[in-house]
Amino acid sequence: MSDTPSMSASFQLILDTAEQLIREKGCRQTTLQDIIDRSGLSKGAIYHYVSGKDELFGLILKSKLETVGTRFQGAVDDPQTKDAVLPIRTIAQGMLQNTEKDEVPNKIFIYLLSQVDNPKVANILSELYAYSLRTTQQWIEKGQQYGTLPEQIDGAKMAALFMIFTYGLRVHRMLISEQADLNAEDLFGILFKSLKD
Amino acid sequence: MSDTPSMSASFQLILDTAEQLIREKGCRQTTLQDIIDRSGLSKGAIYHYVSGKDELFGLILKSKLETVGTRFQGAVDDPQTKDAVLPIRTIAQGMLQNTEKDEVPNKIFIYLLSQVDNPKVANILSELYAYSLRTTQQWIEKGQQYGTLPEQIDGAKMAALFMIFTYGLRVHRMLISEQADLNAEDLFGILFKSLKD
Amino acid sequence: MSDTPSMSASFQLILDTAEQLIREKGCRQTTLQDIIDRSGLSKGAIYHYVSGKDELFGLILKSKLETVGTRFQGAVDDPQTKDAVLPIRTIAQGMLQNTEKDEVPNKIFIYLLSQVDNPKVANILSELYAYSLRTTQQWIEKGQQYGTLPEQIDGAKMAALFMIFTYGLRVHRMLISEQADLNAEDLFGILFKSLKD
Amino acid sequence: MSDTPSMSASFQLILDTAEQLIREKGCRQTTLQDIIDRSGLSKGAIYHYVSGKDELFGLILKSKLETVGTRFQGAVDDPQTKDAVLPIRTIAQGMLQNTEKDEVPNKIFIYLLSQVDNPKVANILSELYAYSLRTTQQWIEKGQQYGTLPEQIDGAKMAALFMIFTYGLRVHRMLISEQADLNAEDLFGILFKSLKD
DNA sequence: ACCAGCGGGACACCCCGTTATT
DNA sequence: AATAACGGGGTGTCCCGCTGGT
Repeated sequence: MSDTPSMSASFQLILDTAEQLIREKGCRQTTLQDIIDRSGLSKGAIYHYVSGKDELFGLILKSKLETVGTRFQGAVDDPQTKDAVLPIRTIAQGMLQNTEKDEVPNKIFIYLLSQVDNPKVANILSELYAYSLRTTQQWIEKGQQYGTLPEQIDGAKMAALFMIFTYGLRVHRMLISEQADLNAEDLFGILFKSLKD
Repeated sequence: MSDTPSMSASFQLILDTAEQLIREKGCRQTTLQDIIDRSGLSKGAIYHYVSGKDELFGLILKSKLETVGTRFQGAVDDPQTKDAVLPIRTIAQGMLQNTEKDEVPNKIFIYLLSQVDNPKVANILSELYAYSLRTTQQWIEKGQQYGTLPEQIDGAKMAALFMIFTYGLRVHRMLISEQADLNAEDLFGILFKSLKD
Repeated sequence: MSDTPSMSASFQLILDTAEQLIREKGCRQTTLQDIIDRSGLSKGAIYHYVSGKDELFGLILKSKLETVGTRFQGAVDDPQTKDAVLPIRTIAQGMLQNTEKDEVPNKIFIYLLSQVDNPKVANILSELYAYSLRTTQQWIEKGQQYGTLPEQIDGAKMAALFMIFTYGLRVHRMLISEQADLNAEDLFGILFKSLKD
Repeated sequence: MSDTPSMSASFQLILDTAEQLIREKGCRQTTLQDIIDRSGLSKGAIYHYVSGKDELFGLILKSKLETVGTRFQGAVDDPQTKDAVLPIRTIAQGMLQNTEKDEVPNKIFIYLLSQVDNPKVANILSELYAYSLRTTQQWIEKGQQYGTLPEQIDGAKMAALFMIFTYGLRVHRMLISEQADLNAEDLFGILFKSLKD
């Protein structure tokens, strides 16, 4: 999951332009021609960097996930957070912020999911899933290490549970654009309670 | 949401053919030409019945939901189930069977969700969502009526929670095709426990 | 050029609906589906009365022409107009009123003209042309009879000239929607002057 | 209005093929599939050069107009024509030769006119109209400069009159395919006579 | 590495006209 | 007289390769 630390300006422009267009029009409605027109680059330039629309969108999603991932990694490694109160809550909020504030990752995720029959897309998604699962599990284990979470919890299982929750929330939020009466806080409250026994 | 008491044979053929193709190739890969080729009907015939691919797929999803809905309605109305033990469990299993056995509703749902920017698709989905939510809530209230669920639970809220869960599971199952290590039983066990307080 | 004196209400509805739609959207953009939707009738109903879109539009144009024709016939037959001053001027204005006030006949005429390769359309148009030419010639001869026009003018030739003029004006008016700086009065003034020798 | 100094062979092929087909079958009956079949190019190739059928046809018409325009420009700039006798007559004949010999510009013009409700088409036509009007006016002023036409004539007004005449003739010729008994010479004779006073 | 023009094939949508039916 | 079902064709658009240049 390591990506090019130094990225060509053109490539970055492609990524940013695409993200902007996705936010405005959605994944499906964003065509390569749109990206070409707005970025001023050529089709050849795009295909020089990515193998197609799917991979392009996948890379945007990946970069978003990594941004969140590294931010939390930093928080975890920070000595000040060693015995932080309720790190789990922080984690939860962090995990959800993609879902809440920025709709782009959500849109891309669903877009790719709808093409999971395409093996290339399936690869992208499974890689992304594995990455998210791994990161989540690390956080949970960190929480157990600091005593915020009971030791007897199966980290892998709870991570999967977490993922399912967030997936459900993502979908729900796409269907109900207006503020849901059931907020994330409530949901995770329930989840934690259920894991206490 | 009730319609089509008698359906033209051709229309049914279109629906069945499309469903079959979705199962084989996925929504995106299923083209109108595929449906035309396999069904033997013409493009005009298809557009006589539906206004496009989205509506066609939406109708298939709707019919699947209704099948489940009427089945449960029947179970609820059945005098034998009056004081059934754990009807909620039955409900849960019923709700999930779409998710488990048949991948078609799942695929269609995600396919439509990926096009939610299209207002027409958004309408289809919100109608479907409202229907599912309503049905779920009815079941929950039935459970409360028979004492299987505590009275103080907010039916609407729990229904939404249910929906989120099932959405999460649908997505998860699309990513992890192999048997998930976390089955539905476990998940709902957790959910019910959390609602006991 | 005689048409059904008593017309089915449905047929009249079709005609009126089509005319309304043409005025709003133009001939090309007016589809049968539009007519069906707005009139509430079915496609079969339309094809029961007319053989297709072209004939339908042709009939509307024909009825418009006949309206003008009969109105002038009435004026000519009216004893009061026997020695009317400048009946030609009246004629000219009458001929142009289609061109000026109501854009529908214009639109239909051009629409049909663009399909003149189709023999069926060519028939409609030549029939319409012959009718217009005949009527125009009658008017001219009426003018000669009353001394408003010199006897030595070739009625057939001048009628054809008249037609060409009005065709040119129709086209010009479609291109220049705003009030033309060259009005019909000027044009016919020129025409009459040229015929004086 | 000057463009395309160097044109791709494929583009020229598209133009020529389309023109040929229009001559054979008319605008409406000429489908993109026809052009594809005969030219051997693909739909993508065509849409690479033009934005659609309308623009394609418009470009053909434009090129025809320009051919006439440049030819006359050459005649006007030619020193030998400086005090040519009756250049106006030459002009008139030139203007009409499109109408007479080659039916393609006529067909295209009417085809586009029938779609003037489409803003894109309206743009094409108004651009073409402005070009023709401008060129005609230049010719008239040239005629005045050489004394062939009286100075007091309003060039703009007479140009518009010219246009109306030619439009009328175009239409008339489409309706009456056989040789009209009223030829262009007569018509312009009349016109000039009328302007003498 | 990066860009540009060209070209191919596929797809969704829409529309007109015909036929079977009542 | 009127309807519903149906067939087939046309257009616009898209994604994506290919080739050659810089």
